[in-house]
Amino acid sequence: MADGSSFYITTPIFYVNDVPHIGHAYTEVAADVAARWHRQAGEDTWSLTGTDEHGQKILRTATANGVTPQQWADKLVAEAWKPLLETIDIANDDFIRTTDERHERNVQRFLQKLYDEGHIYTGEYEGYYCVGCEEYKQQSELVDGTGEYAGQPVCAIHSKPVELLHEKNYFFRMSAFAERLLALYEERPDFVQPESARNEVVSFVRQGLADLSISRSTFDWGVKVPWDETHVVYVWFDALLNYITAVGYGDDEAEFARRWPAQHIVGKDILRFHAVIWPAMLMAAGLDVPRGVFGHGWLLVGGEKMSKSKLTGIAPEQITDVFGSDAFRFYFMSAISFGQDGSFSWEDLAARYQAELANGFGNLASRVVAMITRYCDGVVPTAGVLSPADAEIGTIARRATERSWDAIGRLAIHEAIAEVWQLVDALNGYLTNEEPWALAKDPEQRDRLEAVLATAYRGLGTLAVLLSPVVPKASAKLWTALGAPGEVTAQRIDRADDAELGERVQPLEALFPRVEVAE
RNA sequence: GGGGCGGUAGCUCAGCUGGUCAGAGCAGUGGACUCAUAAUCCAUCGGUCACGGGUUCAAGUCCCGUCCGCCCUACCA
Repeated sequence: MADGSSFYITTPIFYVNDVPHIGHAYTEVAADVAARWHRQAGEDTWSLTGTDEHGQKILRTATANGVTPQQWADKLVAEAWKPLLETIDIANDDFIRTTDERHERNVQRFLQKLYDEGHIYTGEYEGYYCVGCEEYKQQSELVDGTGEYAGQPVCAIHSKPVELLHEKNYFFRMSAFAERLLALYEERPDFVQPESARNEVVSFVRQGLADLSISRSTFDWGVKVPWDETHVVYVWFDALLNYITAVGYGDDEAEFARRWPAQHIVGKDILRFHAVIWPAMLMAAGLDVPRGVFGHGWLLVGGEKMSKSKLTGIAPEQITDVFGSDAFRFYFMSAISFGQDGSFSWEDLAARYQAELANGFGNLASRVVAMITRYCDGVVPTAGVLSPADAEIGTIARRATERSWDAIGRLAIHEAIAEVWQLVDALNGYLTNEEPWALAKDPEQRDRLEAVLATAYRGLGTLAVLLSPVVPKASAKLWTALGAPGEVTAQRIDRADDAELGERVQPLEALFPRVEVAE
């Protein structure tokens, strides 16, 4: 229901040391499409993204590059991450950095509260430490040594023995929240989506939860633990808090109340942090848990998870340089069932661009505008008497409007687009059946011609509004060509079939020009 | 070892609580049309629904087992 209610959606914050690839862009686009859609439905929408800048790895790389970690993070944010948002046309409302003062100060506030209320205790962390990696290793990261190290565990990366170290740490009593978490998953079956992700989380928590070490004293690039400045906050604990520090937690209670709780969009690799640790942290602090956590799938290239190490990592610009940001957004949102893994290939991308955007939608816009220009001197005709076929288009437009909005409510983005495409296909078929070019040859059929073009025009207007969250650039161009008033992004998407349109069409350049694919 | 998710037309995938469920899109083939970005529209070819059992009047759809892929988790030591 679009009633001005609050909708707050987040992406994970990027770890600045990573190199942006289409996986990051995929998450961003998904959250952005949902945000734009809700915004256009009149909801009080807020979309947040940002960067995660603390931790030993960043400290190390910065040092290796001869700069301070802050300088290093500044550089990456400016040169890699903010540009990524431009590349894929993200309309975020805020961008938080974990080095922002508003964040660090309130991370400390949050932590102090948990400490004061007994959710944190001093303990001793014992673990295998690899000097080469400068970090603790999990059992799964260790292998049995061979040769001179036979019989002892060695680091899988360095093949050198690891040391069993003890370190004083502060621990969060996460174990105390297992029952409440299970009750949460039970009461709100859609708290973790999709179903498969929920199953994983539930079975994980059922096995019991261990307390979480939330501080480190072996390096200092992080938020200082307020009562013990020799420790910095564990990066994940720090990072998760961005979702509330960005909307006023600790500083502006009114703003916080207005925005929180959020819908989180995350890759399934970090689902557990968001669906287990994060709600437990919030429960401890007496705050509402998130509205939901949606774990989307991997992008597969050649059947394997895309990754840099396998040389399957693809930079978003490689795609947008050729096809544009709209095509990038459309492709990943429509071709992949949101929540499931999806295969990416250049062939598939090129084929869908051609078939769906260029031939389906772009060409439809082109032919309608051209006919109104040619047969009506650019003046948008009005429909007098509607034939059953005209009425059917109206019905389909209404259905597409309703069903796509419903699908967005479930974060079934691919489904929403498919619903909208029903209208694209219906309009193409409608024109073929009604043959306005034939009607135009017979003055007796003038009324009929105008009714057909008016119907098609209205359909296009509906499409411009409905597709605005997905292909904002093309929708804006189309809106202008339709001579419609204002910005297309200002049109209510939940009433797209009833949008106020224009009186004269303008020339329309190809929305999705054919792309010559050279390999 | 435990657990999760997949294995459906050449390709990418839909198929919720069992009964037109054997589907869509693309590709292929044939035809129609010309307003349009040689585009659109119609028709059509195509599958032992991984494999083997079982439950049922009825099973891609439930149960058991096997094989394959991916993922999470734990390691008996």
